[in-house]
Amino acid sequence: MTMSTGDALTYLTKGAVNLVDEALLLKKLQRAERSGEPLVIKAGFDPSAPDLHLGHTVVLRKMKHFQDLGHTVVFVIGDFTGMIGDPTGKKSTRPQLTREQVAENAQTYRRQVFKILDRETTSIRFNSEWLSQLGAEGFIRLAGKYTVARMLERDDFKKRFHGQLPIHIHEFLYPLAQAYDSVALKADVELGGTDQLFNLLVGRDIMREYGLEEQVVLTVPLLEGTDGVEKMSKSLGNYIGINEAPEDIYGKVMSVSDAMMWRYYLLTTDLAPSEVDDLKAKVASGALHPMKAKRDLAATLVSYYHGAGAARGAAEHFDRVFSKREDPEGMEEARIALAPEAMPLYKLLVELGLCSSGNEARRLLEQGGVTLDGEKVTDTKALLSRNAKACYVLRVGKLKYRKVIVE
RNA sequence: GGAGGGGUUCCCGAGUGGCCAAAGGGAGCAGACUGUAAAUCUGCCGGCCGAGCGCCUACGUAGGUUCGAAUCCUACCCCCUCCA
Repeated sequence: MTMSTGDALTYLTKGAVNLVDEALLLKKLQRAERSGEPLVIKAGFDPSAPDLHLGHTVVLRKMKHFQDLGHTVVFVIGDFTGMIGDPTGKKSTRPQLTREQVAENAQTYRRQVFKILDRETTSIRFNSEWLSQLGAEGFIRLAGKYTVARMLERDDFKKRFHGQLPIHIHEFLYPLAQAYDSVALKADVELGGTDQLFNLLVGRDIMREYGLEEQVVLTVPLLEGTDGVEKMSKSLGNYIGINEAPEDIYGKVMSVSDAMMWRYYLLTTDLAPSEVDDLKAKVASGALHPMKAKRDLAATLVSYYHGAGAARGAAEHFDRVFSKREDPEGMEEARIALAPEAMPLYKLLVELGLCSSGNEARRLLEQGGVTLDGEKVTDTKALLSRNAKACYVLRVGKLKYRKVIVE
């Protein structure tokens, strides 16, 4: 893709929250244009959570935008900084991963990031590569390049300091170590979520201290999870993983509230902000049904990560299972031996993993959440007996179903 | 080294001797409705079965007092704050 540096700037800053500073970015872009030397775009990722979800894609897609214009992207896996853990005031130290785990997680990343990034212009690096070289001495030198007062400018630290809450010394090392990544890579631009703003800015200061031209800092919004409140994260269970089955991605997107879907449109699709506004206006005026808009969103996202065919399949599955409440195709089968001749249904539900306990199974039965061949079963004492029939469709709620074959 | 505050069910957070499997909120699950796994409303939300006003496990850990303890006592572990 070729465009004027002015257009490039517009393209690259689309959807960004912070840009520090614009003039420098322009200068860098022009220089790259003249010299033919691509810019180094850096972003860091946590080594312990290698399953990418839509939240990650916001940054990844921004990285891709830079690649579209011919720049080089460095995907930094923070295996060293991961030992420190980004300060949040809560659990400040994380369990250290073994070399094997890190390598394994890296492989997982590799498999996933190229669904978004361009393989040719991406390099994957571990920050232990240069940070463990630094040693105690190097770290002291690095720490000498920053002051406590400046560190306390960080919102999180400031709050804790004034609230007389503990701040551990090693928490100060996190931003510094991350900043050193930029030094080691001679980054031109560092990308991150808005929660990373402070760390990214420290990078600029430290780079200057090391006699390098400072990086440009660009932040993108944090995407909320399917609950619409908390930011998307694996630990909160409100995420939509890009590696999940098409049906699940589709369904989860459909479970996002109407109000929230615009945010997803804006942050996770290629639509320009103005196009999203148009859609929004159409829904507001009644010209477009909100469900249609959401289904388009779901299909778009599925097609990004699994292809157009999968998107069609997921849509059909959704229609069938949720809109029409029919049994899905290709259900997982479970063969059971009825011994001696009958089995309480609630027990079967637990055995098949459809419920986690007998009480839960009974509860679901009482609440009318269990169907056998489409018939609601509400008797908690119901038995599945050995008769002529050898094949049942057992369904719990809308999401869980199993084809049961009696042997 | 000294003084004080605290550890409650997935999370937050009430509860200071029985009415506590533990208020309330969040998350989650189910049902109704619908436009969808939106919204709204309702119900559920430790485990076990003989489903009884039953049994087991649970309020940091281990003991103790008591007819009875999340609640009182003792020791220990962990977290936090302040002073030095």
